[in-house]
Amino acid sequence: MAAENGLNTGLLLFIPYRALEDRVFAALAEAGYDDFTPAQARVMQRIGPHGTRLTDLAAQAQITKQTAGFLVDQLEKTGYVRRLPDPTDKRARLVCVAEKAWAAKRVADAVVAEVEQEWQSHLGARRMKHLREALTMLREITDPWA
Amino acid sequence: MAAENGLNTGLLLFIPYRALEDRVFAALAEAGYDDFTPAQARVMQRIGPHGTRLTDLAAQAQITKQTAGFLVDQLEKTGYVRRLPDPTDKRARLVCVAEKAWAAKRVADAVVAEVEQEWQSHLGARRMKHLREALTMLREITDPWA
DNA sequence: CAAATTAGTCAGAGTCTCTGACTTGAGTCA
DNA sequence: TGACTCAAGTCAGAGACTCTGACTAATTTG
Repeated sequence: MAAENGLNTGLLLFIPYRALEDRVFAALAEAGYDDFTPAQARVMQRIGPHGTRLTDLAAQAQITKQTAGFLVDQLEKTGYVRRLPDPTDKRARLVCVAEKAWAAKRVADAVVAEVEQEWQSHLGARRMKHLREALTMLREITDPWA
Repeated sequence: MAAENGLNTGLLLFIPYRALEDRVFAALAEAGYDDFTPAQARVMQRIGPHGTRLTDLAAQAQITKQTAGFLVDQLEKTGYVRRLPDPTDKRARLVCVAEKAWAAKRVADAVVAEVEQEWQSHLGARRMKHLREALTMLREITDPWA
């Protein structure tokens, strides 16, 4: 399929992903949030509104819990997240988003919206809507977490 | 946009990308091609049919030429690529795909086709076609190389 | 309650990536 | 032609990310 018809689908997905991530990252750095890394951001992004356990974070991001722990340690040191005891399980702690991270998220969301707007201008509203729909459907069979 | 309407578009792109890469990688390992890494594969994928210069490879993969050199060194040691002198420029060498890599590519292509078939079954042919079209259009404004 | 499972940490290693400094060859222009 | 500038690639060093294996402590299960 890819052979007759342009680029490898993997690359086709990766290219805009990468472009979006770069834009967001650059905007965050410019806004002063330059003390975290893409890997940290990818973990932080998965933290739920009421906190998420390290093990769940690791599963969602598809990394080991050791790696997740390593990244969360750094996020904690720089003040983006806190670890609170999980009231339902004394072994566990909930990783929670701190205020500094909410502020960064507002910046990031604004850039994402801006980029999505650019994409929509290029594709047209209809195609953009279909793109998101198709990707959302694809998630049903490709997201090991969902 | 993303806020009202499901997941962040970046994640939406990344999830199927990751799923596809994992599938290809697992199939290659099973077929005996277990002596290279994802990072090496991402570089190897960009080598043109007549060879590509290290600097171009680096630019396309969006990594530094030092990193590209590091990865190509390893691919050369394991026999996936060769470096040939560039007849048009004595400073440069062309990184070329070796037979071992062509064989691996045949395996990889088969898996990509299989996965794309699964995706098409899930989405329907029409939606799949539109998805690829939209992504191809998006490349026009997101691929720093194209 | 004993056994098995789950949450998380510690230690160590390998891989990927970068910045900075450098060598060699190519292109430019007076 | 000769000096200058630019491009291709390498070397050295460091930081960041990720993994496997082994471990402790709390929870769940039979």
